[in-house]
Amino acid sequence: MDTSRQNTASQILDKLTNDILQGVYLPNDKLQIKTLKDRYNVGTSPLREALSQLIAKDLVVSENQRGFYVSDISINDLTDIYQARAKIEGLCLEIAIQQGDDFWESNIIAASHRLAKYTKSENIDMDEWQNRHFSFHDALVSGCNSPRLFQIRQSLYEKSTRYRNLWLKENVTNSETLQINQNEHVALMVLALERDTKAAQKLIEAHIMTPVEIIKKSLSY
Amino acid sequence: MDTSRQNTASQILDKLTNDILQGVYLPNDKLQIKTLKDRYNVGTSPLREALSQLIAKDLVVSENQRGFYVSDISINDLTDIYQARAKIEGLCLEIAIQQGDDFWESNIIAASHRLAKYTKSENIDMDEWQNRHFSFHDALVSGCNSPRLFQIRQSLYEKSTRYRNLWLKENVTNSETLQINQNEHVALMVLALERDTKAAQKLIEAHIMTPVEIIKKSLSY
DNA sequence: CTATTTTAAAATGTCGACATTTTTAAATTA
DNA sequence: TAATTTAAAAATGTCGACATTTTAAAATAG
Repeated sequence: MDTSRQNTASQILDKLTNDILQGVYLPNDKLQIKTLKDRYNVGTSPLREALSQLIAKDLVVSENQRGFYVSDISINDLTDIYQARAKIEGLCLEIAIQQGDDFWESNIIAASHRLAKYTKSENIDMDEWQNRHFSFHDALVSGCNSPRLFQIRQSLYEKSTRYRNLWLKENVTNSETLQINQNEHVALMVLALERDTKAAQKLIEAHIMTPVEIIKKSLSY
Repeated sequence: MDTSRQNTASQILDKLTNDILQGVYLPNDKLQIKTLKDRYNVGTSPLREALSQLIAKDLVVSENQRGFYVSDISINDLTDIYQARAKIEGLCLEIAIQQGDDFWESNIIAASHRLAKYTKSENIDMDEWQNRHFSFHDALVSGCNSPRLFQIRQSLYEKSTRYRNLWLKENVTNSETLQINQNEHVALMVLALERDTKAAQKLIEAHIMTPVEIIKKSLSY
């Protein structure tokens, strides 16, 4: 694969984004130019370009002449992000239910099946579970064809990642939680296929907000 | 005022943002590094940092080794942005109506008064009218205290600016349009103060979508 | 005369150097 | 000893140089 189509700045942006989301760098960590240059083997310009974009993503903050820091996390921010996500997801779902066609319906059924099968299976690999979970929710809203709303949805999802990883740590072994979660998925599918906009919207909002209380506890330590 | 708190990259970002939104650079215009360096008297690094952030704002696009271009505009994009804006504004207003207190109410009344007075006045300066219009809509949603939703709202507003300026060109002299617009503003205030969420939401969405048809015509030339 | 290849010009993206500012450590003073 | 000042060290942000790639023009071939 020809990775040279991407310039250094883009590559370093991807790596830094991933490293921040995965906790290689923790909230409030200093991102020192020299250290990063050495670690990723890049020059000043592309590194700073990447940091500029991370600021735009709200993953990094900076003050003139005082450097770059990983954005802080907080209970307030957690709540705000998840609430916004819940509302936006509800909006996308509303439009999807209005506009979705036969293919939209069948994709939901297919994604639901794959998620259900895996959730019932013996040894659950959390990465694979996340993929299938993500795909299911994608299928639900895929009937909504608004690039801008999707962009917003995607960006909020990314912003929630550091918090979601706290949830995953707590629940990696907790199959009871996954089962409750799974019942909601089935209900969501049924409501979507029945085109019950109001109920589907209400449930998706609650579904997204579910992890918030658990994450709050993780954050309180 | 000490402007040196802002670094060169931030200053150039502000200038470029403004120049793109105000049509100094038109859709699809090439943004040549050397030209921009000369025009704004800056070096490569801060310029490229600014361009990186403009990409994040969707005002600029780039392809590796082929430079930077002002983002295109289109009828599809116009519709999508305004629809997203309408929905988000509706969402913010819904929450504002739920959470707004006495001060929220009084701020709406005050802003409405200032807008009404100016709309009725003899010689309307469009800049001043825009300020008061903007303030009124700000007052409406200010009861909603979600930083993230506001950020999304702000970002969509910025994205709509190039289209809005087309509308302003058409309507700078058209006082009839402004009057219809003004009736909606009063209605919005009343519905908000009556806490009629559903009706207020419906009206704000329609209100935001109003200019779309006119702008479409401007774009068709 | 058109299409392809070759050559020249121009533009992009990356790097390290350097001036300026901030931070840390040492020295001075009360 | 604690607080302030001074000095040294480190870090940031900006610049211009340069290698690489793209684009435009000229030359060649069919």
